[in-house]
Amino acid sequence: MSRAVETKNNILEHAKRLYSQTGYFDTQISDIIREAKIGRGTVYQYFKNKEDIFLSLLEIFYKEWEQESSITPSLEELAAMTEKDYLNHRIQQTLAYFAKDTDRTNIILRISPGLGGDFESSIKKIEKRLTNIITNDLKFGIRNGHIDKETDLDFTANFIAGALFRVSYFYFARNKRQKAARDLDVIAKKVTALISSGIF
Amino acid sequence: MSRAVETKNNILEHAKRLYSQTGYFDTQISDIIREAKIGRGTVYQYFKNKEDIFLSLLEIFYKEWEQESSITPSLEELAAMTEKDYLNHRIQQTLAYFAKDTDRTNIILRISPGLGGDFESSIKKIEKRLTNIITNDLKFGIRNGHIDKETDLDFTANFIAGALFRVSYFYFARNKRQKAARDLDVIAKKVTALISSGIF
Amino acid sequence: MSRAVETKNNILEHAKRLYSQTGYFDTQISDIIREAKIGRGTVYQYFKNKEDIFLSLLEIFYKEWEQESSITPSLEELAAMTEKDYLNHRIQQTLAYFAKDTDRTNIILRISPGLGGDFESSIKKIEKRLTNIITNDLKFGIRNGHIDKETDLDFTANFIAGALFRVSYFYFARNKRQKAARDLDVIAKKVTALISSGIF
Amino acid sequence: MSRAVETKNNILEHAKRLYSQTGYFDTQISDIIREAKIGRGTVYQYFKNKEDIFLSLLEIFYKEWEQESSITPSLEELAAMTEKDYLNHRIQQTLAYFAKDTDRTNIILRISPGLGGDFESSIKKIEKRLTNIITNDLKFGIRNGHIDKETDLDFTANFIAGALFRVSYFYFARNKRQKAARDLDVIAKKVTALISSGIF
DNA sequence: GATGAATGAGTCTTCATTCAT
DNA sequence: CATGAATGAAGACTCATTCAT
Repeated sequence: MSRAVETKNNILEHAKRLYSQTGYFDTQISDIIREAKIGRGTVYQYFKNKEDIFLSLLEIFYKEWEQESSITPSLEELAAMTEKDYLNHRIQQTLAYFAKDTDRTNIILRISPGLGGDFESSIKKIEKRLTNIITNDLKFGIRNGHIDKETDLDFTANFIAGALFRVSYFYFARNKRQKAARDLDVIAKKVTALISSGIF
Repeated sequence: MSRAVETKNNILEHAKRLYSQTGYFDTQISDIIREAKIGRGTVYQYFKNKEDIFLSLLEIFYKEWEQESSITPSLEELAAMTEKDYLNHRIQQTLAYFAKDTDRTNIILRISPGLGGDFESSIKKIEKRLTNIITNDLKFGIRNGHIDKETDLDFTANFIAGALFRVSYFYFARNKRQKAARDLDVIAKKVTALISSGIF
Repeated sequence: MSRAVETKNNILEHAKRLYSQTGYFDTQISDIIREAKIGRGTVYQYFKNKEDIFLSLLEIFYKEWEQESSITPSLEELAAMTEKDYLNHRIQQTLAYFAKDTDRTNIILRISPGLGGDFESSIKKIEKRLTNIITNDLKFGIRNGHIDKETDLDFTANFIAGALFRVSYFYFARNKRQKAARDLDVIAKKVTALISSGIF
Repeated sequence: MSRAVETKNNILEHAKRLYSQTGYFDTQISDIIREAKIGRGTVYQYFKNKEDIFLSLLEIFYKEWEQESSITPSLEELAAMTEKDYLNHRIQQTLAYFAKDTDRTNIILRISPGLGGDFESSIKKIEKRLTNIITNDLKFGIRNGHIDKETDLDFTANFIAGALFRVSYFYFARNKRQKAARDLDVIAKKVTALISSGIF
């Protein structure tokens, strides 16, 4: 890795942690350069401004999602799965993403949503990407006859996304449980169960 | 209403709208006094500082919740309700709160959560108040034998809260549907159904 | 004069002197507020930025020219004047403008011309205003038969303007002669003579 | 030409164009290295700092003047010339210098004069050189009895210089006429005529 | 000789807050 | 009570210069 790439990553890493810990507005460029142990001007060699650092992070988060969720079951595996297994797989995948990086999760689910301005579109892009998957899976379920035809897709997708996001945030970002990774299975099962059959 | 109270309310009203529209940090005192058509110094007659205005709003939102959700069914009515009716009633109450005031909803569900600092505790107070009710209702359901004893209360409460919050935000704050109030019934039923029996 | 107007004028006055003494780029906002004995923020209550202060000055200089050169001879007086007297009057008027305010002259003739950017158009507006007058007077002379019909107006106007500006700059801005006012007459006569009949 | 000299000239060339186009302060080292297609550090192998590049240019301009105006008429030729022919020759020489290099002219006549600081003395050196010639020629004319003994040398030199500079700037730098070179003769004649016999 | 990543002193600009009227 | 002119601490950003490779 070249020196330049190393420096850029170093900035992004520390910025991510700081944005997560103290929010976008309360994080100063001074904090970032102090933590990253670099000069003030160095930041501006790699990023247009403070906002650009944040948007770059969101962009990276988006790409990471594409990568980390790209391993889909083969058609064979798919055929062997029950509807509930499939649901469980999808949920586990999403939870895994949020469980993997505490700061990333905190930024996506807590820090960015209320920022407004130029961040709005970036965070909505991520949110849309995540809810789209749910919508598609619901459609799939409807085609297979496992889900009621009359289901309000938009509504249900948001319902599931909301539940999933809050659970992720509380288990992985807020409490920063070390054992989160281990729990993934258990949590995924609980979510699956609730979504499948409700509380009664 | 005295002149003083009028002025204070005037400030709060415009601050609420502005905070909702452009966020806490991007809303300037200058914006507030321009919109409220008052002098710069006047703000500081009623509020210690910019943060105090925001915290006052959150405090008000908290009290409004107490009031707007205070009408609980009598013991008699309760006895006549099915478990699902009760759930539906609760959900409708919550949705009604979020449906009533777009800006309030936006601030509670979108603007405040990521602010950090002194706002953290205030917004958590509101969030806790809302999830507590769900937890209590779940406990009630368990006692009555309608809900499985082994249910993870904390987890389930967060699951339901997340779903409820996101649905509220999307239907009442984001889309600002005029027909929201009319839809309340329908949406509440959908939420109830999903929570009760899941998607399958 | 209201407090606000007083403060604004105070800023402009000190800015004018500083821009004249050290140039636009070498004059810092810090210099201006130190000299004007005001707070840093005060500058920005009255001017958008550093550039705006400078452009405001140029705007004022332009208006001052309009005023200070507005006293034109009556038709009667005009009729009684020889062509050379008229020329002399015009030149004296221009010299008077440049003699009146050393810093203003320095800014118009020395500081602004090379600034480029947004200043370009402002300074050209002033220059154009000054050369236009010369051009018009030349036309007048041609109509009256005192000046050769074939005279290249554009060229001659620039020739005269250049001579006039440099003489003004050297006598009034550069040397900051106290006796400048007294000399006005003499200098005007010399200029008139040279323009009228040349050096031979 | 050695590699080193080539690189240095390359820098000076692009710097000249950029200084002329956007001024000294608005031209960044970054602009120069981008245009000259060299590395950032290379500049500092040849010049102490940004100021040094500019001063080097002025130094070069001064030397170029010495060279380009060095071809003086022989004593024989001089004897055969009328006073006016001599004047015309001198003016043509000056105009030729300014007509030859648009950017050079712009820097000498427009960019440098207002810079102040360390540039002041350099640009005055050039200006002085140019006005000195005029003064000397005037003295020569007085000695020969063609010019009035009482003529204010300083004043007249500045008058002529101002006229000459502005005309040069407008014909050669501002309008960037392609046909400038061809016009040289005509313009020189016009200047000579005006200086000799005035407008009436 | 050439390079370009790193630097930080220097400036502008913002904006919440104060206070005399 | 209301005002708005004045304030200055705080922070973002620039850009000439350095230096290890």
